[in-house]
Amino acid sequence: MGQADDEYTMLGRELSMFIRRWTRLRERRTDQYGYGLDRAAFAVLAHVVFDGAARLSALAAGMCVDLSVISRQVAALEAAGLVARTRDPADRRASLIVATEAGMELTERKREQFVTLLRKLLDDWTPDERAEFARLMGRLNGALTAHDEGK
Amino acid sequence: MGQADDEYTMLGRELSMFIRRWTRLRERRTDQYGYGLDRAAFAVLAHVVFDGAARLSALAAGMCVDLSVISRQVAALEAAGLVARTRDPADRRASLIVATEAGMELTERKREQFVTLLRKLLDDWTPDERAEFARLMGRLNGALTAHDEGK
DNA sequence: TAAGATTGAGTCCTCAATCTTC
DNA sequence: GAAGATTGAGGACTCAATCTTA
Repeated sequence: MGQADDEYTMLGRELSMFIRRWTRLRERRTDQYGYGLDRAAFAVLAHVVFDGAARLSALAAGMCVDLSVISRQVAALEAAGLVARTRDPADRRASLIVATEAGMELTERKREQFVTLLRKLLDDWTPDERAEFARLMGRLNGALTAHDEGK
Repeated sequence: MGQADDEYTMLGRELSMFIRRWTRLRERRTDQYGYGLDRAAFAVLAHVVFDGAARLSALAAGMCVDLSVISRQVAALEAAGLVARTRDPADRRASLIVATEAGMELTERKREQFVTLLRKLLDDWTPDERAEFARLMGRLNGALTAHDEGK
């Protein structure tokens, strides 16, 4: 394996390691508030809060998650009173999902916790490093999106 | 939410999005060679190939994965003839896992595929950007490790 | 008693089949 | 027939309990 190959291989190992570590870390923090929700339900809730009302298929596409996952998570969030569902009057197949007041408050609490964790992890980075990392991460996501759509 | 808060929130969303996209992409590529193996089994195999013989508990710690996962994956890899297990003569509780010839060849094929994908995704990045991203990713992993061990 | 490892139960995700509405 | 959404089956991971050996 060549020098350049080696760099990509190492980056790949870092990416895999990050996913395992990050997933495990977030796992433990999932249900602190006793809502009994799925691991990823909060991600769906956050998406609804930040990006506004959406139908389930749009949520699935926007989050890159299977529609069946969204369907179950939204049902759980609805039962917990964190989102509300209204039938789209223009298209009775579709539902529109919006966050309730409680959903928005919970999301804000989770977001603050999350930012606190991230601050601690990136404490000794320079602002430039943090900005550059965020930029490159976003660019990688863009490349992944393009790669997906190219198939 | 303040300006700095906002930056961390956005970075968090990018990280989450990356994990979902990356996981889904890798999912589809898991079993091209018909070994019928678990999603993460190839990661374990790669770890054994690159880092040499190890006992299961060391693999679990090194990969940041639950021991039960390693146990099942190693069993599957052994059944597929990709790794071999020998009892540690000095400690009969422990097994030592080594990759077989077939395991090393398969890992090399997967690695080449993987590097090809990564090359395509990072095609239009400058070498400096790729190096900086790998460096920061590694640093984040280090911070996650420290955070884990601090608890 | 602790460490290495395995196994079983429960949960979440993926994929395919199904239902309703366009 | 296609799109929005739901549901069921199977697989993978987490956690806890168990077994063996140090």
